[in-house]
Amino acid sequence: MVETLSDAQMTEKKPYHHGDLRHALIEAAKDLVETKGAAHFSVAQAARVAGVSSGAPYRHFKDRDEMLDAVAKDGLQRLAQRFVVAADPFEEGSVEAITAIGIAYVDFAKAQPGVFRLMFAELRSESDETCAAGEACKMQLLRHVGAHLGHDTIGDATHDAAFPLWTMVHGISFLMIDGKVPAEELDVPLDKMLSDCTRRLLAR
Amino acid sequence: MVETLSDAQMTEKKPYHHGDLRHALIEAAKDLVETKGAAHFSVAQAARVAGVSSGAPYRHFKDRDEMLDAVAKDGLQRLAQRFVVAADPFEEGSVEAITAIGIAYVDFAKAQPGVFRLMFAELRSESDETCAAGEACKMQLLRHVGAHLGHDTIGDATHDAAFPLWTMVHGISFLMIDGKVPAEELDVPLDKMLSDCTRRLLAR
DNA sequence: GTTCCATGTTAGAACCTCTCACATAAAGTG
DNA sequence: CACTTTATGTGAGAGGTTCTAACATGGAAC
Repeated sequence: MVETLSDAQMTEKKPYHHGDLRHALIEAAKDLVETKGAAHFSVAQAARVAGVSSGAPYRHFKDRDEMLDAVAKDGLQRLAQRFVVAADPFEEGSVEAITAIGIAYVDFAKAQPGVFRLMFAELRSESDETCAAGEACKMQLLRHVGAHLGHDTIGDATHDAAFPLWTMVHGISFLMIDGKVPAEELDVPLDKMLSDCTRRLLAR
Repeated sequence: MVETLSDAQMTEKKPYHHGDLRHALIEAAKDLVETKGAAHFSVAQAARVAGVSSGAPYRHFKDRDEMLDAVAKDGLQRLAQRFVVAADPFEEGSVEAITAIGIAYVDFAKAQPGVFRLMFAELRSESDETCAAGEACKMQLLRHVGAHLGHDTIGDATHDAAFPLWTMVHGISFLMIDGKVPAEELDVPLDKMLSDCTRRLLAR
């Protein structure tokens, strides 16, 4: 996954210029964050994985934090895409659609806990683009909750209703990946729990 | 807060031995984690704040992670204490008592977000003692929820009922300290929201 | 009073972040 | 097409960091 080369570089020779180093570095950083955690991630190691010198990354990222920010942004964009796929089979605003988004959220956390932590907790001073990617995720939930409530615009009532739902899956995700709750005892009925809680919290 | 000296050291002279360096280092680390975040915390800086050489901390902590672990453990113990104080005025197992614990949880997160993140997200491979401190917090919630349900022992039903409540306040806490939700719009009615959600999630 | 040893200090190896001067190749320009 | 400009990579290096090791100190135990 890391050593993806564009066709131009498939000629066996390692050229002076990488071709798509920024992308390669993000992929390398993603893997490192996942395996070692953001705290033990180093720019130098990402550069080694990508096969470039330790100074090269600084042509693409201002500093270490900006590199991690890029990984977070990538993760948030992938999460938004998963939301679309998850909710697609269900009717807009249905409890099923909203629950599906919640399950996608928790599934992402379980599949990539390192990146998930980075996305939602370990990153201070994130960039505008990363904030926007997060907002895009939030918007999808708000759209469905708004539709559920029968509102045609997203106002305070929608926010108020969506907030407990979000905190719910957010909390579940963190508690699970941090091992604060034994996963075996609720891994199977997780979807049932989510759907049950969603109904309770949305009830008038 | 950091430069607390024991009476033995009040004699103006800086002695070769600190007296309670371990404690002083934890206090210094707590402040640094809070102001700069765990990611940008350094053992060397904590040593400077405590007024000792950069090698001294390693007499008390195996490595940087163990030092951060100590800060997390301290935080969890203080959180448990806050739970006691918060729930004390209310009847055991009452919705008020359970809500008070939730509010104490969120308040701690808002007051010390850096340490809170460390306690619940940024720490991999925490020590047994730190786990135990976390369990002590959890136990208080379980005790009240068990009493609420009228159970005399804490079993699966208690766990199942407590889990959504915990995820709730856990999620709220993280979303708030990460600025994912505008604090002004729910800071005041937070206690009402918590109590409302608690009732909904505990309803049969 | 002497010894022991927990807890300091200093020096240093290995690593990391980030910068700067320089190298290279791709893209624009006349 | 030659020529310059610009983006992107290299290498060396300053300064900070983690952690170790040999040495220093002084309170506690004998």
